[in-house]
Amino acid sequence: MPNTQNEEPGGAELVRRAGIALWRQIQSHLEREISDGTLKPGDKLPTEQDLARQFGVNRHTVRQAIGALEEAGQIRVEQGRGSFVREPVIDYRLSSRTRFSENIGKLRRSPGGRLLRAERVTLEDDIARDLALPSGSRAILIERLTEVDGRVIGRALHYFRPELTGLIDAYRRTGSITSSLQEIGVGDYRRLWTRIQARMPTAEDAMLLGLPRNRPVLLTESLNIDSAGRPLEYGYTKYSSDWVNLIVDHDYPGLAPDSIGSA
Amino acid sequence: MPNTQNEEPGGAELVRRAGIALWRQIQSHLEREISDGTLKPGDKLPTEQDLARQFGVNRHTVRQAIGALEEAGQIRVEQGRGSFVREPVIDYRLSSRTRFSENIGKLRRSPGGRLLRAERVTLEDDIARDLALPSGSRAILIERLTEVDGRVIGRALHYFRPELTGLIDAYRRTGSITSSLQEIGVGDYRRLWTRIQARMPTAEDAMLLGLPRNRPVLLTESLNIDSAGRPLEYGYTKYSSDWVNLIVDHDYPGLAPDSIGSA
DNA sequence: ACGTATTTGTTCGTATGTATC
DNA sequence: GGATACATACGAACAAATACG
Repeated sequence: MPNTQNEEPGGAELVRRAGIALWRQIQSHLEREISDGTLKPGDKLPTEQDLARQFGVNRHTVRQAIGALEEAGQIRVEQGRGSFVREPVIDYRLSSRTRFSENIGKLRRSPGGRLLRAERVTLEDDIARDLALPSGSRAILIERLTEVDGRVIGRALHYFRPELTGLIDAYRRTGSITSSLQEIGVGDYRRLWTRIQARMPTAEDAMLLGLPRNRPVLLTESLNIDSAGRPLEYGYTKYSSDWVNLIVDHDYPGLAPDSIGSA
Repeated sequence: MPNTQNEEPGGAELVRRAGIALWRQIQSHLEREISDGTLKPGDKLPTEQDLARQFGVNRHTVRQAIGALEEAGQIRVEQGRGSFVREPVIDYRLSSRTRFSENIGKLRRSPGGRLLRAERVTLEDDIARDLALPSGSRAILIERLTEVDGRVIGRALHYFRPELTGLIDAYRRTGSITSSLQEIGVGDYRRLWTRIQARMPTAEDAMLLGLPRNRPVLLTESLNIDSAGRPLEYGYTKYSSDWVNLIVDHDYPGLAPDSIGSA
């Protein structure tokens, strides 16, 4: 029986009974549309039903292709809304020199942040321990949203040693943690360690980050110390997994630090 | 079984109209039971209904406490099963000297792995690029589950340069990647970078990792290079977020701060 | 606050071609 | 050849999240 189906508008022909599975052909087709700019970052793909109609296949077949594209990180699928071409993600580099917001600047994007809270709080025990403070100590808490290009990508809680008076005022004035620390005499510091987990967002996280509730967040905890090696800040940040990759460039403690180029 | 308690057996009294919210008191009570060993790692907490009865409060109040404990990482909640005290997680350290399985050994646990696949495959373009191979190249793929104490904590795909003949045979014999590389003459290598994302598991991931479908995984991509600086292996690993924390101990590059990029 | 339409997610079932033992 | 497993493809129905009036 001749398969008499009408041609699709875009000219997307599938070859049946070739060596290549239909869903792979659909995947390749969409990949090409993404790479050649027919579908631009942020664009919504046609609905699964539309694609199924367009290619003359079952929705399951389309879903297989969609799933492969999502797994490959090329698109992002949101239940009830649709599938979207993924925007370039922020590569957030972690190193001993990681600064609070300046990291983003190198990527020639506009960093920013919205202050949610700035107050003194009583520490939980494990945070106090990390900061080398006695149990029940108080500390300065700054909570803020990290934004890039106007999009919220993270929610950060910064716990500072309580003796850093003036920090809150300076932060309200400058909007930058690094500058504020400089103002009150902490010119240098470095990050000692970072711990990374994957979590589901709380309802509050999802709201603040503008995130569907079924998408995970990257949770980082970190400790910054001052030039004397004294704990300065404990940080607790949740990054939207849609917009942020964490990158570790491993320093080479061995011989030649340059290395890479060879034949 | 009598089960005739109006008062709770442990003597857990809530103080109403004190300054402290009821759910915080419940949270503290459970925290104490966890820290003093009444509830041990892996233990199942009483059902929310039981707790509500025990404390004489509404189930919503209990849920607030449960939520806070989960947020703090002390318990793990599984829909339809119950809440459990979290077991100690694996701290997986990332550094230039990170080895394929030996990382775990330091924690005095029994590492292990189950081989899923070992074969030659055609590379996708971006992986080929990372390995500095031409598009469409083939490579050696080893896929395995990483186990600690008999529990699967991760699913890893290792893509090796195609000229490493004998690697698969050596791996089947030794069950260790580091040993296998040594056998075929690759004595030294180091990790150049690691990229970290949070993802939801595919159905296959969830099955292999023994993970509820609604818990995220940590996805790491990494590149290992040999002593000559040539790309050796590209790794793609998904870790169960229930059992693994990634830790970065930031090396201190001493003075010369950003010296890496000197060409 | 509620119902409706849209869209993705899940589960059941059926059938077929291919590779393997 | 036969038995079996597996990936592919199609169909129907319902569940769940979202958007909108």
